[in-house]
Amino acid sequence: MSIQAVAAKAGVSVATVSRAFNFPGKVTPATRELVERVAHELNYVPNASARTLRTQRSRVLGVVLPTLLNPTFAECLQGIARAAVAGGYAIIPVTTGYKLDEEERAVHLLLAGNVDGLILVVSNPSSSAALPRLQAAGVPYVLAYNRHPDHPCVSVDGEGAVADAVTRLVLLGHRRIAMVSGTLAASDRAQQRYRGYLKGMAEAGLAAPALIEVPFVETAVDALSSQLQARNRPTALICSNDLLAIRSIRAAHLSGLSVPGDLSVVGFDGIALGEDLTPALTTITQPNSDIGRHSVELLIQAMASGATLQADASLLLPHAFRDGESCASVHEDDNNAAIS
Amino acid sequence: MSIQAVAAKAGVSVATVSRAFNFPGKVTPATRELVERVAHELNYVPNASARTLRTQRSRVLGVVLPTLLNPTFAECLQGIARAAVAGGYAIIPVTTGYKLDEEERAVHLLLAGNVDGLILVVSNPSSSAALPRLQAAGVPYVLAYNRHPDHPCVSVDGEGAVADAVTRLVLLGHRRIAMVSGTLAASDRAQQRYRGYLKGMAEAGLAAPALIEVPFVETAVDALSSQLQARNRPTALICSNDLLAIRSIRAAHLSGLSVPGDLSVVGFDGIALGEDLTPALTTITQPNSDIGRHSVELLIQAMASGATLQADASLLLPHAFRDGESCASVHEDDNNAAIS
DNA sequence: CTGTTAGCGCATTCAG
DNA sequence: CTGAATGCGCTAACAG
Repeated sequence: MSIQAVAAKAGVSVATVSRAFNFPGKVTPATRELVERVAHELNYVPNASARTLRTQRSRVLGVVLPTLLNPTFAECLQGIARAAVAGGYAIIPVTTGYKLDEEERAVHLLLAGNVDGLILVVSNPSSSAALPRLQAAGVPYVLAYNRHPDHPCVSVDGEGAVADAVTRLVLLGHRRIAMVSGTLAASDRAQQRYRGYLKGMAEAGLAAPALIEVPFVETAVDALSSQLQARNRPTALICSNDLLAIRSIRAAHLSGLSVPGDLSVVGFDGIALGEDLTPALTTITQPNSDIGRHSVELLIQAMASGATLQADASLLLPHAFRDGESCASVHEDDNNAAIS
Repeated sequence: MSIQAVAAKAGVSVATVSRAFNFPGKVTPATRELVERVAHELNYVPNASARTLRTQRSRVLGVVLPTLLNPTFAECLQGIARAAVAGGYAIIPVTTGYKLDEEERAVHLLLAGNVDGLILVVSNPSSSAALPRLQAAGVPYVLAYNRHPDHPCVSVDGEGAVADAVTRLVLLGHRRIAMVSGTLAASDRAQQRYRGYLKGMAEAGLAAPALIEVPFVETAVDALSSQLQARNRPTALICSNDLLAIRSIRAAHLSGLSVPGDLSVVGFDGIALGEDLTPALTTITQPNSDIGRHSVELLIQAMASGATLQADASLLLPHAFRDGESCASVHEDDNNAAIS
């Protein structure tokens, strides 16, 4: 069903049909109604490709993210999807599995697909080969979760958040506080959060034990278990994300430690599921859905004004400490063991 | 950067450039190399819209699903995404929030977007207004998770799976086995699983207590708690999905019941997260990623042969019972209480 | 093996 | 306010 058919049946020109749809005001009410009626009868739907070809705007946004298996990104994508439809845009998501070459491939794919703009969560803005590509192409984009002075970003203050979390644990009496992270090199978020941990520990005058890095998620529980059975095991764990926190809790149980009785665990991300667990996850929450929504809105706004987004458009969204049940005051004897 | 520019710089015709890309064999190796080199230098990328307009094929698949907040569908979408890129397709996902009018809107949107085919998870194939629309449009589609004799579906035998689960619980000594479900009317999966429950109970010669329906997820835990504190409370719960199972476990704890000590809980879906919980979730696993993958492959195959998929192309994928830690033999005294 | 050309469906000048 | 004509970038005949 093309615009031609509608024009013919309505006895007007294609230009009039086009106007009736795109500039209803520029057409006599009578002819507009006529066109609308005929279009409806013929079940006419404007052809998106033709329109895109002609206007050079696809009204499609590309989304590049590491994985959908982490609810954090699923929640974010949901936010993106909602905001996109609300703004009249469709989205094409591509997952990269935290792999740099996949990031590049994804951007290439999306650019070839004629997207008007991109939202991406990259491993590390500094080392991403995809970003220069994007800038060269002149396509507007915004980074979500990442933080970098040279790029437009929508994120939270992960460093400050973790530092605060350390302070809270210290107030609960914890002294041996360890951090658990995925591969540090694979994510600037993990690096920021680790910095926050170090900062918080330094401020409390505590020595920070070595980072517990669990590169491959499959073996995370085993790796953690051995650490938790060590002589001077930590009394509290700060985990770089909620998935790790959940696995840490499991590792604790497998090691015969109860949470929060013997071990306190704090997560990061604020995935919805955390509230339904037992113990309910204590975590630093990010507004995942809002991160997605704001990314879309920033992008749409930039595209409307014809400019590509600059770094100074970056948004820092508020985080929060969600008090759950996986954290408690430290046992007296535990700390004694630490001191002695 | 258009094909014209490449042709000009390479000193050949646009047709040759087009062939060099689409039918490399139909071009002299020398000219092909030349074209490729020039195209690379000019950073040329074929324009997807123009190609789509010309060929009437977008190489884009639409995906309609209820939500990404349930890891089941996130896992499925991940499977869809992988298979799609592997097959040279992009995807446009749209979420419906289990709302029928949103399903219709989504299909409309996607059809207007020129997708070549659709994968959808609808509330109920029988009552969906979106499906007739699709058939009318002649666009190939496949349903995922849904089951219906008149549509091509990729799914598992939810009814049989739940009936088997009941049998297992009975073998563990359970007699008072209840089913927990979301809004039954909102999903044919829930209905199938409930039928399986009734069947399993009947086969065991047990009376099935009324379905515990928790329409609004937010209040699920409260609703469940009250049920679990009733005089003749169930000793085992079969939940229509893993998210409900997780909430049920929380409700049990809030009611002072331990899982699996006082209450056994079985889920449905097999979300990855379930294995990391404590207790690890006992559940009926579906191959979520494979459901997505097969849906894509079926669709691509159908599109290649030019036909729209028929109901007889439906696939029934294998499910499995994943033994976790949320299920145990019933306490003797609990059953006595039931008998007395 | 390569070039010329038409047209996919639409938005947009420019005339009237 | 409306119509005729042009071209967005590409592929598929067809001709050479």
